[in-house]
Amino acid sequence: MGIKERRAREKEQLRQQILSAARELFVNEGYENVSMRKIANKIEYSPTTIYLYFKDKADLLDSVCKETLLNLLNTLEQLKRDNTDPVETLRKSGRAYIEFGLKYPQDYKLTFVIRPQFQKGLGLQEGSVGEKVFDYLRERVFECIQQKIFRQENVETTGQVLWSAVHGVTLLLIDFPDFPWTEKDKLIDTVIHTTIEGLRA
Amino acid sequence: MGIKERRAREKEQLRQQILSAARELFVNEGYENVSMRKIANKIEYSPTTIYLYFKDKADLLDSVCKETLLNLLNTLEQLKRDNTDPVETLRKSGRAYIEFGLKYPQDYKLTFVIRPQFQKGLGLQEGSVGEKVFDYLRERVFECIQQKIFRQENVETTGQVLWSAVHGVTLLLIDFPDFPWTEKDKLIDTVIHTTIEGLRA
DNA sequence: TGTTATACTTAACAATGTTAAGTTAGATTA
DNA sequence: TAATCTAACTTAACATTGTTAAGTATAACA
Repeated sequence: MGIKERRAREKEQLRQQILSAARELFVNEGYENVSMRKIANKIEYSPTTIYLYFKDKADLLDSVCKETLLNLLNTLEQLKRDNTDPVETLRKSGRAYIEFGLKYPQDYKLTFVIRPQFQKGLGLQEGSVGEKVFDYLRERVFECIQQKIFRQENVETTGQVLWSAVHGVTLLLIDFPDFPWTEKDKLIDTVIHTTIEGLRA
Repeated sequence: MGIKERRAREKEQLRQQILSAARELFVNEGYENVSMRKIANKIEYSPTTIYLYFKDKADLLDSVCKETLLNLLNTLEQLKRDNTDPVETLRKSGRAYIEFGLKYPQDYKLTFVIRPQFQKGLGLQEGSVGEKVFDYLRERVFECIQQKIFRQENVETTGQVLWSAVHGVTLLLIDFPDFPWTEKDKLIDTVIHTTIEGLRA
């Protein structure tokens, strides 16, 4: 019964081909400026073939975003390994999050701004990769609270405050590149430092 | 010479009509889902008429956003009148900013997320309303620094940190309505409180 | 070898932003 | 008042969009 498996493998291969073509185009030209025909051209298939693998353009976006979230999650999880003190880990995580957004700005916007607009309600559903990313943040915060470093005992609120700060600065830096920002690294450090200090016991 | 003026008045009137039709549709259905024909139908003119008043769809968006920024600026300026202490004014301003974003979520996203994508580089140019809004923030921050309330002497960085926080929480609340947020008012207060505490001397 | 299912394509749909060419009404001039 | 001109607006068309229905060829199975 090796035939069926080979076929399945080939299908999966084309699916991945479509996905990576879509990602590359979305990232370079923006979701709105990429047509199904453009993706089809890139992989040298007819436009309708894509619909055999993805429900529609939004579904394609959804799959691309899922990959992005997995990348982000991996980046963050790796920081946990060399665990110094919890505050330092949290600080590093914040930095890594923001730098991830700045390294792949289109991916970031796709995932955290464009997708919620096209896939209403499905932003961070249960068991999703997005939830796992927030779970990571929850854990980091919990450690800080457990060691009486942070004032507030509420893990949720504290995490949401931190997420607001890093999300905000990431998007501002992406969306207003011509604004007279303070030197980027200093701004990022100050945002993280300020928020953590504000949360201290 | 009253004729020319009447004509100019009539032109301006139609311009405003287009603008408010566009705003209403953009806000209710989202920029991407509004066609020029839809706007034209609403004002009972042919689609091409719009092009006599606005260069293209992005220009229309631009004009709508300018109005939004003016509204935001007015909302903020009014807070300055009953000036208690600078920190209290800053706190109130932060709240007003976020609440403005939540009251007109589509306007907010249009102005601070969608427009920068379509009008690259023109996000906050000199003399623009957008810059005036940030100037307002600068003033509030300056007062706090002058009274030795805030640690850092750098007005710019401090302002940018505050902007990051309020921008971040506003967008998160808009884009992920189904996320299990802490009670909205508590979250907003905590974000503002945390950031201000973190900036304290 | 003939049948069936799978993978893909062709052709078409209605809707999009935008432009070029045409029309109609009101103002200006003779 | 009649002829001309100009500003405001419309009609028709363009290339392109996401998506679907119907058709075709190839590979797998009997």
